[in-house]
Amino acid sequence: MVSGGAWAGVERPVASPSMSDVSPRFRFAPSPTGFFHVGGARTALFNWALARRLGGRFVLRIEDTDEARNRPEWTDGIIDALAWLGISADDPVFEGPHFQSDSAQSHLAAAERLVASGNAYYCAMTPEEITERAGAEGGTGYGGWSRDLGLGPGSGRVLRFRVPDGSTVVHDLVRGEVSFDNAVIEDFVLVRGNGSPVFNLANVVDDIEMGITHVVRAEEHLPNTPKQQMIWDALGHAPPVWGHVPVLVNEQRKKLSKRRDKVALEQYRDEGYLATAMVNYLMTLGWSAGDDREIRPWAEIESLFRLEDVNLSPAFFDIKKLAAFNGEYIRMMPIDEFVAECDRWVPADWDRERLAAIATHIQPRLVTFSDLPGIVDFLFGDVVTDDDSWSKTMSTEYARPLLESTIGQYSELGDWSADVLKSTLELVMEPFGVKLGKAQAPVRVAVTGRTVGPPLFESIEVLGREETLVRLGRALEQLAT
RNA sequence: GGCCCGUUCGUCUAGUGGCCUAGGACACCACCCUCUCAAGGUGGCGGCACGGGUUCGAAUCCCGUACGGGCUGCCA
Repeated sequence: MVSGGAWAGVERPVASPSMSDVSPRFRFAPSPTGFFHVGGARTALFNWALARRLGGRFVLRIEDTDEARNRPEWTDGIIDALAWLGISADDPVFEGPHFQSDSAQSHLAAAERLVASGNAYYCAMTPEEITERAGAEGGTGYGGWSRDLGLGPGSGRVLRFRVPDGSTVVHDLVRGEVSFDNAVIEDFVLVRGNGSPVFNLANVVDDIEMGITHVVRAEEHLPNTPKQQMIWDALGHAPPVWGHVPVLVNEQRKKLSKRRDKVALEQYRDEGYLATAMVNYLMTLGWSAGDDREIRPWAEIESLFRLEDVNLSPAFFDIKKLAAFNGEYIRMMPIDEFVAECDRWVPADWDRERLAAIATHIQPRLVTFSDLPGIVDFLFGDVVTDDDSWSKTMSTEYARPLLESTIGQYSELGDWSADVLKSTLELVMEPFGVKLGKAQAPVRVAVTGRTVGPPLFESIEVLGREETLVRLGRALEQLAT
């Protein structure tokens, strides 16, 4: 099933220090410049699925060469978030994290080699000078003006790549062959004026040194790819297998932005989304197994996922659908597991037995775990009565007499069980000529404070006789005033 | 502006020339079930961007147009 030309790249000679290592090496290379977002998570997951299924490795490399924006806590955030998704050093497929800043020497050494081989040259022009000259010549961007000046290194001088004539064809597993005319690619910067390597150089050198065979990343990198492929060539290595997957977009169809959009993975975790649901949902964005099933366990996804099946167009990250997946996953949890998960979402002093007793009725009603306290709080403290609920249900003629009668009957009940509580109320309501739907309303508001909630009689059973009667009595008092 | 990528229901997708009267999922609506709210069940709404080709036959292949996006940085 995996056979065929598409994966020929796996077979190609790997330009790696350890040539014995023929298994595919994938990598995920985020930069620690903000919260880890869902787009990055999906890219990581794609790589993870591939690395695991093909018996390869998943290399995590933190690209921390942007000194102005890097912060160590972002790195921790990335590692934590990946672990939450199930991508961590606990699995031997995982390798890293490596830090790009640790290999600055290699980047510079590679730069030297490029200079020596004539593939790179120094340029002393400032950005301002470039803009000015470009404007004067009626163009935009750098025109290769320092190409043949024979400049040596020096403070403030950048090192540029000498883009050769011709064209560069990128073989992409997702998009096919993409051809770029080298004439439209300007001599880009490899090393900054301050001596630090730029992304395109560092990225390629690291990939080469880490023996990376497959680069699977977001489509926004596609325009970088010809540049990077030229560097691979110039450094004497066969380029990796490329795979550019579509970006994730917001409702405006713009690439997800950390600043503008709610996309931080840890935010979803804190709101009570299950990692399993998040992972499953993310994998359906831009990919499907080709059948009508969307919900499936990771093991299955992993065995089915193929880059060739990834879509070409951007996908909207739909929180509503994520929520639906989450509800689905919550309902699929064995009850013990569900109860265990509930534990960390409610205050420590809430009675765990009580929580467990009502859990089975809560499970189908939960979309995210952060909703949990608000649904069951009436079982663990004073009732907080919702004004709208009160006025809606207590203004009826029968509310008061029905409550009175309910108190009377409930206080004499021998068997305090949901079934009996229900049938008792059914007896109580008869004289008022209302159905159970109406009759339960004032009782519900008196006991839970709201018109909506878990099944009433089960809740009352769990609440217990004493507290229930207190609450009914209190409501009656309030009605009388 | 230039280069590159893309375009199937509102959204995520199935579809690789006849199985398509375009299937599924989320959302939405209705009904059923029902102690409220959910869950569950049934049904409904809704789409191949447009125009030309190629072909006996096109959502599927080709060309063009439109629209959207990405990149165009001494960010990654």
